[in-house]
Amino acid sequence: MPELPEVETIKRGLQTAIKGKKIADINVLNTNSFKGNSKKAIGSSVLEVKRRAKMLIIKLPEDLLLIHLKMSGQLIFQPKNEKPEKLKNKQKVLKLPNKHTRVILKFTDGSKLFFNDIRKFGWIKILSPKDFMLQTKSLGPEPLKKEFTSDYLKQIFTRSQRPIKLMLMDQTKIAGIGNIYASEALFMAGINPEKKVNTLKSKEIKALKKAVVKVLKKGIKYKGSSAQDKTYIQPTGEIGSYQHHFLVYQRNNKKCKICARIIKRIKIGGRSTFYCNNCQT
DNA sequence: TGATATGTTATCTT
DNA sequence: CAAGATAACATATC
Repeated sequence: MPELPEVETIKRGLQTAIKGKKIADINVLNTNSFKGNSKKAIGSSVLEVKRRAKMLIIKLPEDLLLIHLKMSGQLIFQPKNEKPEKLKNKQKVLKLPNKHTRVILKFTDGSKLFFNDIRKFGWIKILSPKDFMLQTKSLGPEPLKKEFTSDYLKQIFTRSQRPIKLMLMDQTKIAGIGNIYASEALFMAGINPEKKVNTLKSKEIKALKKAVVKVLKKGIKYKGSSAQDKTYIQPTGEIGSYQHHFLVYQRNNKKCKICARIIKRIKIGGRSTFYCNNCQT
C-alpha cells in the first residue's frame, strides 16, 4: 500500500533507527519473502538507507537489500532491550513477531527489524549494485527531483490514449505514485481521471505537474496515510495522518470540498478512482 | 457470498 | 512490435 510519501517516511525512520548497525542474523520465516542468499548480509553494517520509487534500499558495503512492501508490507523496528508491548500506537499493541512476520533482521546490539506482510506480495532481495541497476533501469524519474518537468510530461503524453490516472501510476513513466496520490493530484489539478493523456492542454499539464509535487510533499509532511485497515505504519509503530487531509480519496458520496457536489467513485484499470465531476473536467 | 484492499507483472488481445 | 486490457499473485475484512 505504501506509495512514495509512505516509503519516504519509512526510509527516514529506518535511517535514524538502523544506520551504522551491524547485521547479526537474518531469519527468513517465509521463503518467498526473501530472494537470494540472506546469509551474505550477515556481518555487514548498514551504510545508509535510500529510496527509489516505492522501494527501500539498505546499502551495505558490498551488496544492498532492496525492499518492496507492495500492498501489505510493514517494517517495524524494535530497539534493543525494548519489549514488544512498548511498541504501540493508538490502534493497538503490536505483537512482534506475529503471524504475518516474514523476515526478521537482527542487529548485533540486540535491536531487530521485523518485515510483516499479510498478503505476501512484498519481498526483500539481496543484490549487487550492478543487479540493482538492471532491475531499476526501467523506472521513470522521481517526481520530487528536477528531471520531473512539465516538458517531460508533455513528451510522454503525446502519443498515448490512456486515461491520465493510469499514466500517473505507471512506474516506468513516473516513479512512486499509486492509487491514493493519483486521485488526489488529479483533483488538485482539476483534471478528470479518465481524460486521455494526448488530449491534455499545456496549461493542464503544468497544473498537473505542480499538483503531483504538492500532493507528494504534503503526504510526506503528514508522514503518509494510514487509511482504512491501518496496514501502513511507520517503523516506530505510529500511523501517518495524511488520511485526515484526503480531498477525494475514499470520500465517495460525500461533498466536494470546493463545490459541495457529491464525490463519485468509478473504476479505472480495475482500481477505485475518486473525483468530482464538477471540479474535474 | 461477493466485493474490496495504498502494487506489480505476466499474458492475452487488438 | 506496440499499446492497452485483464488476470494473477495471497490474505483479510466488510
